[in-house]
Amino acid sequence: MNAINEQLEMIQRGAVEVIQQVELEAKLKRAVSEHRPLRVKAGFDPTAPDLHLGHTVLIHKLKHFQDLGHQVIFLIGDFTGMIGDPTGVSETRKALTKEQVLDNAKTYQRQIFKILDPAKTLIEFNSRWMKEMSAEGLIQLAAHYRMARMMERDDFHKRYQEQKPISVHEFLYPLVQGYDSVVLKADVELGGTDQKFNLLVGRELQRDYGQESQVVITMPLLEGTDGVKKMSKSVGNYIALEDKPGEMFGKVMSISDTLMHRYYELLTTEDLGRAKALHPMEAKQALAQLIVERYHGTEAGQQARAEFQQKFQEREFPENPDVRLQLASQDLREGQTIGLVDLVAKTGLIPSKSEARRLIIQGGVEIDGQKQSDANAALTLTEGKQYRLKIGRRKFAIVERQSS
RNA sequence: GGGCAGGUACCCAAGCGGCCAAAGGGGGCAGACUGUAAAUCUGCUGGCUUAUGUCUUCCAAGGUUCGAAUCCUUGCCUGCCCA
Repeated sequence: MNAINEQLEMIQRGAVEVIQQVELEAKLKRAVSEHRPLRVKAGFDPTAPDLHLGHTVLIHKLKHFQDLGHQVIFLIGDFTGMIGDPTGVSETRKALTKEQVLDNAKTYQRQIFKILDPAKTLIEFNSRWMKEMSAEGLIQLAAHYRMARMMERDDFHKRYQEQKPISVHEFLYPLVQGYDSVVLKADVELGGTDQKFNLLVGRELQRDYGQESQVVITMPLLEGTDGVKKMSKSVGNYIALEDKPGEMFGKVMSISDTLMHRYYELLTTEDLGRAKALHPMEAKQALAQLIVERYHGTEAGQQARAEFQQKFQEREFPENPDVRLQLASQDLREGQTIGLVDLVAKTGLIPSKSEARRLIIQGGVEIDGQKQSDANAALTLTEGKQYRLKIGRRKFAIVERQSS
């Protein structure tokens, strides 16, 4: 294990808050002297097996601890998942089956081990102890916390003020999360800044159960592609780790320059000054490539970049369009023509014909580089010839009329 | 248990018998501008054979009416006040 100061430096990099700093130092010192690695816990919700870049801020921090020789515990909150973290809009989640949870867990493993070392990662499920707990046990647990403290939580407080519903079971979420720390004897718990309350409950519960309190480290929430809201699946501003290379690259490229620097800061180990010195577009492409490479490999990263340049920078038709459409003669009116609207709709890249019509009228459709703005146009397609259809900014299809 | 206020399109929110596929904002999409950006400006934003046509929408089920998102009844859901 490294010297205390080196360890501290790495642990604090990017962190918003460390509660309490002195406790962390003491724990680290003891870890070194007793050769007992710290138990570092971070919890994840099993309902969202699609990890996105936002989650990786935390996973990277776990990785730091792992590299420093500590024991990382990746906790899957399959029990708490039934409750749903009350953060944000409340909606009752339906309970997942055991199979679904295990399935999601597998997805997690596939994804996190692109960052973490599987051999050094302990994966836990909080249902392991929670499903054994009796109603009596739950009552006892609930007795460890007070209502007034609970209502200090920003989210509850706000919803209460706004006369929005708060269900009783939502109070169980922080309690159970805290209890997880008790069971796991966590030395450190990581979480996003929005988790601060829950993390602190863990400290108090541990103390109540006669344990030493965990150190809480909060990490910033990564803004989503819109640059404003935190990255999340429900808002749709996320970049998933399993997005296709091209899609992933494109999403990174569509973020603002300001956000780009934020991503550099939180998602890479690159030197920030150097990134800022580059031309913004150059820097952005480098970032996009870096990220794609991490999750899809070097080759995919380079290819994504090349394709991107072809598609958007040089505005050429891509080698691999989204759709290749073969038209048989029964798709044609009187075996000869096809309405432009029908053609666009047939690609399936557009939700409805009305949408296709709108796009055409707005000048969002091109065939072989020619803008098509007549929504009532009927086209005559030559047999065997390939037509390159561009729909909107980023949808491409190749259309061919089969020879009969 | 009693009283009150609500439930409108992806989200927020107006409408309170016909002029309502339903104002406004957000989001999304497209066009212009660019560095495929962002910001800005403009347009679009239920479906369908695109028609000054038609079908399905305003929590749910019934009802009143020539006609209902709008009125009535019941139910479900949410918040507040009183007990």
